[in-house]
Amino acid sequence: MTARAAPVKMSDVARHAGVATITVSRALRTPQRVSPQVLARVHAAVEATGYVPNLAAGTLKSQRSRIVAAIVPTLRNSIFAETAEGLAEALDAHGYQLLLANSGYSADAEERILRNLLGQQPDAVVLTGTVHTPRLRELLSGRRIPVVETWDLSDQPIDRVVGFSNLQGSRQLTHALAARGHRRIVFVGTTDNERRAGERCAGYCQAMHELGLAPDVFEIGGQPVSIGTGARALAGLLQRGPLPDAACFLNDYLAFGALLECQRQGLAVPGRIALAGFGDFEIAREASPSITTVRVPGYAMGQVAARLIVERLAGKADDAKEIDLGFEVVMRDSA
Amino acid sequence: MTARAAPVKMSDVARHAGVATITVSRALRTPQRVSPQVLARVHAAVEATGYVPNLAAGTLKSQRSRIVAAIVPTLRNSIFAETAEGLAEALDAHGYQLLLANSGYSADAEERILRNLLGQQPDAVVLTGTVHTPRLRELLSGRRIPVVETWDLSDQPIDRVVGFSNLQGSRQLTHALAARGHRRIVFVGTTDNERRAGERCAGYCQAMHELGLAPDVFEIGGQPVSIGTGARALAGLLQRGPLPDAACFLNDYLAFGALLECQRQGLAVPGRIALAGFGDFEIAREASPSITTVRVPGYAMGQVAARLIVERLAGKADDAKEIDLGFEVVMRDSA
DNA sequence: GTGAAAGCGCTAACAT
DNA sequence: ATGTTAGCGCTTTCAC
Repeated sequence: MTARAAPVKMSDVARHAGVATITVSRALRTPQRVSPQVLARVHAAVEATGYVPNLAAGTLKSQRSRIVAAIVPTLRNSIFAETAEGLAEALDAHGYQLLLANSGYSADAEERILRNLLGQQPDAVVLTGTVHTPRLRELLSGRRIPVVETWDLSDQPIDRVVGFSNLQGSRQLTHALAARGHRRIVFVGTTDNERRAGERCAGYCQAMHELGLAPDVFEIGGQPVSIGTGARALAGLLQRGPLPDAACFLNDYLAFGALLECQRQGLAVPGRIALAGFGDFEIAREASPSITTVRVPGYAMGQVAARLIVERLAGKADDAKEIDLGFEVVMRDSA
Repeated sequence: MTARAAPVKMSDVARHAGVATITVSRALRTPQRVSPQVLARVHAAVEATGYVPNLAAGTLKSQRSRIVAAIVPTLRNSIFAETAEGLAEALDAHGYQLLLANSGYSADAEERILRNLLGQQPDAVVLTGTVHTPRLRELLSGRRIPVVETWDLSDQPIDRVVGFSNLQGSRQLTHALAARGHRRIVFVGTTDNERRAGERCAGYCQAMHELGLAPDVFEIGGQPVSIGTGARALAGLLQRGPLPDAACFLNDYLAFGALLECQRQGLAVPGRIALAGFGDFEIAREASPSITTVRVPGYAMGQVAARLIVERLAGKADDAKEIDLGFEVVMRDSA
């Protein structure tokens, strides 16, 4: 019951329960292989001593850590946080621990961080996106552990992919805007630092070509993908020249910021300009007018990645290299 | 250069470099204690073999993991994510790895999760809030590792606290609203599941007493603290009876939702009703009208907690039990 | 169902 | 500056 100064180890628990160390180990890991009486004694001893297993020792011997390492670009963007929570919850339910790190959108940082994470002997790895350094692939291929890439699809996955097509999402959204009669459609975002951003821009461009319309990309450059940047982008569009019929934004924060700026400037949405975002964040649903967007499976990608990992670590076969969780174009009032 | 199927261990690197295993260990941990030539040979061998240290082994022997465990209520709320990133970045800069878990706002879950985390032998622990189960305190006090509680202040910290006073923040905000002439001020939130929510409500109530005004708390119950809930709360206030002069919301999402609902209903803000939030999320700054709120040191708490931990693990003295990072009442257009 | 012995891959302590 | 030895706390393997 009382906490102790010197760390309690398994042999202390064993002595307390009057059994061998290995029996404590079994009582904790595989209780069905221990008689009920002994099991009870061991549990009582664990309670009494306040024992917490030293997983470093177990990992060292068993070569299994029950840790899954994941790298996300940032935690600040709530959409990756959803994937992380989906992962964490599903892994926790199966006794796995999520070791989470963020790369700040840099492939080099990702490699460095993965190197550190691998030192913890994770049983599996989850990455965001499908663009990585060549050495990262080597690092992982030598380990023979399950790897799941998320948030995109890929022809050449490292191992498994759970995601959706950013390109198709943006493409279908653009077609949907055109179907509502918009012709001069601008894409507002950046092709710079991030692959998924580039995919969305490419999907837009592809749709414009298919429609026989001229693509028009408005760069936000290195600015954060935030509400404020969206507002400034709309102001920039106004300054640039005649306002397009519609604007597709890299994500819902930008679109919402643009919506606010339109309202401040007295521009009717969608009358004067139609707006669309990407991601289906809460704000897109709640804004007035509500914002047309593309719903992406943030939480589900985490859950499914976790399920894939748990099943493979349990030895179950699994032939699907790629799981496409899809997206949904959500037409709302802003377009 | 090439990755290997069988895991490379330190002795493999040593053989490759023609030195003893311990020399590789030193080259990696304390390069200044190794001659430049040997250092170069070891680095070359590490490169050539693709060696990644097994930290489980190092942790077991050295009793130091270079892991810091942290528990936040949720990652979905971007404000805790900021604290987590502040922690992660500052710890990473000093070679520590953040092991992050979320408790879902439950003290019992927090205890269970901490138990798991402690198994990884963290060198320090960071908790959110100052309300925990008694067993959690026991669990930690037996370990003699630095513990930092965040997001609140406390008379009886487990070890160290880095935070601010939620109660004072809400109290001062309420006084500021009163100073603008508002008398019938309602607090919208919940006292249910979360301590910080209760503190904010208490601060409001205390201010109202000091002002000789009657407190009026509108409960949102178990609903999520979201934009949509804020909108529904405002609708609820309207149904309930005559609208108050001003409303303090538990956080900025609620306040923003209420603002949207006011706009939909044609209620002037702050003319018909003044609104205030808590947290200073981006949306409070960007909304039209911008939202009066209380700015809290989310990222800084993470940074400072990390600094405290790194310094103590480096053996530096540190007498401040409690670091109050303060808050700032930000008066904007909504009140 | 339970136990004894061995050893996972590192690093602390003690040489040299 | 470099090496030798021992052992961290578990779990695997092999007994009984």
